[in-house]
Amino acid sequence: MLISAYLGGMARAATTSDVFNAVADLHRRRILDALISGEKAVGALVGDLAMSQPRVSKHLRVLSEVGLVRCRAEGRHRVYRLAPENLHPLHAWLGKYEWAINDRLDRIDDYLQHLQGQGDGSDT
Amino acid sequence: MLISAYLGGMARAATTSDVFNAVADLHRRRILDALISGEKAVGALVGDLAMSQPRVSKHLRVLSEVGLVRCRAEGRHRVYRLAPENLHPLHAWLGKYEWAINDRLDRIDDYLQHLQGQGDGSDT
DNA sequence: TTGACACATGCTGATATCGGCATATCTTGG
DNA sequence: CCAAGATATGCCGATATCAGCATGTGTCAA
Repeated sequence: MLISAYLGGMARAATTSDVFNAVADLHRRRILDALISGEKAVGALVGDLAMSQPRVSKHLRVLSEVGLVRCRAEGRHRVYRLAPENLHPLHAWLGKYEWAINDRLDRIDDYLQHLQGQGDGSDT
Repeated sequence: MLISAYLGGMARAATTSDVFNAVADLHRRRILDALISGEKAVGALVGDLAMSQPRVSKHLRVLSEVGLVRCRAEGRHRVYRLAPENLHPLHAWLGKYEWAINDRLDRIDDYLQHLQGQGDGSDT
């Protein structure tokens, strides 16, 4: 099969078709985080995140193509909002490891509760 | 600072320093998945996943550098096992969206829009 | 209609990523 | 010591990614 010769550097799946890759970028995560508090127009994101407008728009496009955000036109503004249900693949995958994550966290949690019970920590 | 001029196409954080990027690759996820059932030597992974040995080794290196796997030498074999507690950054980030993933976002959204339409100031 | 605003898109260059191949390293056995 | 097995590493080319810049598209106001 000579075809494989053509596929030399096939590399990772297109960022545009994979939630995992979409979320791999810090700036895209920051955009999603900024949308948690509610839908926002592009300009608002540009201001909040201190990124150039084309940059924000392009990241929004990627997020949109994997279905993590949805767009609504309002006048000459474009209001983006989260569509977090499409984080499900990520959530589902991560779920397979949750036992291990929770195992550690439970212990820490236990420990913290223990400390609280001990002697009135009331920090800060 | 002129340094920024050098950083033109800085792009995403080094795959080797970011769990999100480490997990963004399908083949790396497959390796992690293959290790859920228990620790395995490189050769076993090569067989199970039908990937070339150098390929597996390189992915294991990335996973190792972000702390998702740990290595143990056993004779001339190198046995890798999961260290899933380092999935925590991913888990923590995803947790912020869990409410939306688990519940029927559509219904909540409907409800919220309904409230907005009512005119009831429900904030804070 | 003209102009300004808000956003999207296309192009470019620098860098990163990935896989294959060949080879180096380390370990065991004779 | 020498050979073979198991794995890690280095180099390469092809492709993907990202940011900046300039420009296109659609919308409101006068």
